[in-house]
Amino acid sequence: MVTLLDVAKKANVSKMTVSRVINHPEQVTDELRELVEQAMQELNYQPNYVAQALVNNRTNVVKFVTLEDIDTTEPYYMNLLFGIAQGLSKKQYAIQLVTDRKQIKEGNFDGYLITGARSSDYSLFDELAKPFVLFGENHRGFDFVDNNNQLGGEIATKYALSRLYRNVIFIGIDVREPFEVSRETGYVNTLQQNKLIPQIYRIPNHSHAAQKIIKENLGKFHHDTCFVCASDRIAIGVVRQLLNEGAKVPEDFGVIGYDGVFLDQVSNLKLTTVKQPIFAMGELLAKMLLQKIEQDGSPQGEAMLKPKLIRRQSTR
Amino acid sequence: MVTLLDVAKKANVSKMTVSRVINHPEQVTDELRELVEQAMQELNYQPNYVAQALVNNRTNVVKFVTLEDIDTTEPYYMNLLFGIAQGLSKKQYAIQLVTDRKQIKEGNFDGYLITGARSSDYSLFDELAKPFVLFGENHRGFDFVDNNNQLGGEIATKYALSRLYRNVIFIGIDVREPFEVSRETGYVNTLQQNKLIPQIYRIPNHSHAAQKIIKENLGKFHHDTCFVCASDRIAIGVVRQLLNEGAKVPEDFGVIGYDGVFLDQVSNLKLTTVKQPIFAMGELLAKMLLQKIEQDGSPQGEAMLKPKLIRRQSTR
DNA sequence: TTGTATGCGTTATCAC
DNA sequence: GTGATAACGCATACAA
Repeated sequence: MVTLLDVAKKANVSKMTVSRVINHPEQVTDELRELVEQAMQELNYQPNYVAQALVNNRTNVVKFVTLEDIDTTEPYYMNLLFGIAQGLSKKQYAIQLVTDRKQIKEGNFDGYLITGARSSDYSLFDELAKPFVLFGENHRGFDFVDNNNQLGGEIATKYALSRLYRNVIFIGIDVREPFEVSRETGYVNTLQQNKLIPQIYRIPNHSHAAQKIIKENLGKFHHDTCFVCASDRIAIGVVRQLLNEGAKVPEDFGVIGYDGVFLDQVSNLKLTTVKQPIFAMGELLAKMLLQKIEQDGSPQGEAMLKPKLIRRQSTR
Repeated sequence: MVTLLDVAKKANVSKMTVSRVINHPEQVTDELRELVEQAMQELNYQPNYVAQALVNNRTNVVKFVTLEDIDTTEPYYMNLLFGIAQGLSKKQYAIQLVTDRKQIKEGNFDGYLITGARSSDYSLFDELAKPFVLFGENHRGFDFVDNNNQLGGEIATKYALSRLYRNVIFIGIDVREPFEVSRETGYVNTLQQNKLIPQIYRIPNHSHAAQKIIKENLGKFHHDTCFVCASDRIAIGVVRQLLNEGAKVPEDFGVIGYDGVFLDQVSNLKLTTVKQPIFAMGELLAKMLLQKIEQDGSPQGEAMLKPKLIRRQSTR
């Protein structure tokens, strides 16, 4: 392993000069700096992050805590993780994945990225002794990254109206969590701006629940309705049952999903959906946490990235 | 932070004694050992893995390298990752996720876990300066963990025959990679043992390709056929198209998938499938790598875990 | 501007 | 069996 000392010898300087070239290049003369940089090049010097971490009382490790049950069919988290990894890579941070709550406080690490948090988990956060950032909207003042759920609800609803579906119905998830409330709000606001009456169903987040609701209520729906759904799973169930019933999609019924997880591999129809910039969200999440760690836990605020409507085959 | 020295003071011993209690407890008298252990308890001492890593010339970090395209990554990767995390957690190792090949050699780390490797990647491995273990069967002598693909092919085929489908057709993936060849071999061997003639189609790993092959060939298939598929994706496409064509599943046509990724959320029918013990595979992968690191790169061999047939609704 | 000394927390080595 | 000391690679404080 090439160390500071090796570089120092080659450049005929002390190792402090080498250290400074790396951390405070402005404090060293151009001449020496170039000499040192050349020596680093030639020796292919790679700083030892472990030694750095030890002096700085850091570990270069963050915990990624998943509080909900992971449903492996969602490519979603994998993308999030890759985004996080990207955000961490510049400072050479590594990840410990945590699903067991007992492991939350174990070992050495510098902070947390937390996902799948429900309101009932908020009390847990007060106990955490290290900086953390949540993945997912909350209104308790905890730093977070999310997509702008309200905007997403608006985008979907506005698009449905622009496609001239006469009715726009929201099929939400039956949890009163902020992300759901915000998506609904986006829908409701848009309808009211257009002097239309909101109509909301709330069901479990499974395609089968969505199929059921369509099956039971299809008679009630006009043949000119767009369903704005709170998730792609729900949307897929809606589409499937509509097709099962012989309804025409997208001509008579439109369907818009949420998440932007493309399940084309397994779904009948390419779904129009509100896509979250998952990778970018993961990257930002990581950067916020690293900054928070560096700033000794100072608040980073709330970051809501813009979702984007992807027009595909389930709307006309 | 509580250090060895803090514990030593409390127990009125030197820090070396404390260190020994942790690493070589047999070298210290029972009396002192208990004293030290009590002090550790009271102070809630947690060893500093960074300091350990520094002195051991380790980093406590491994790279998880995904060589295939993120978009095509299988849904089971998330489970794999959690299995890996579990296997790493005992030694408090952390993960760096790598998708960009440029990052493969960057930074400090102790070894690699590599997934998505194709034959064309093998040359890359010879350049790696650190220990690695592959996720996925190979016959070049690289240490790996996989499920027993040949056994999986056998299990599926035997089950199809036991359900008295008169014909059993294999729908494979059109790559000549070891996992695919092995699955096919399991199928072929089983058919030949039963004096039946193998019939194999090879298509891209997409449900749409599977739909196409069924659509184009349905006329040729007897109404008493079971399709043994090389992936769940393919199986889902087969089921969907069979249903589209009005065929009876599972009565006239059986379908068996491979992977055990339950896509119930989005599929019409609960798939009979060969399930790999993904989590356990991840855990083993991690343990093999840790051992290999500890043993300075000594070969760990090949580990093939048993897949398991999950009987569900796509077979009679 | 540059170099020297010291310490981060742990473990191995060698005395006692 | 136990303790003092040096070392891992780096960065901060201080001296030159």
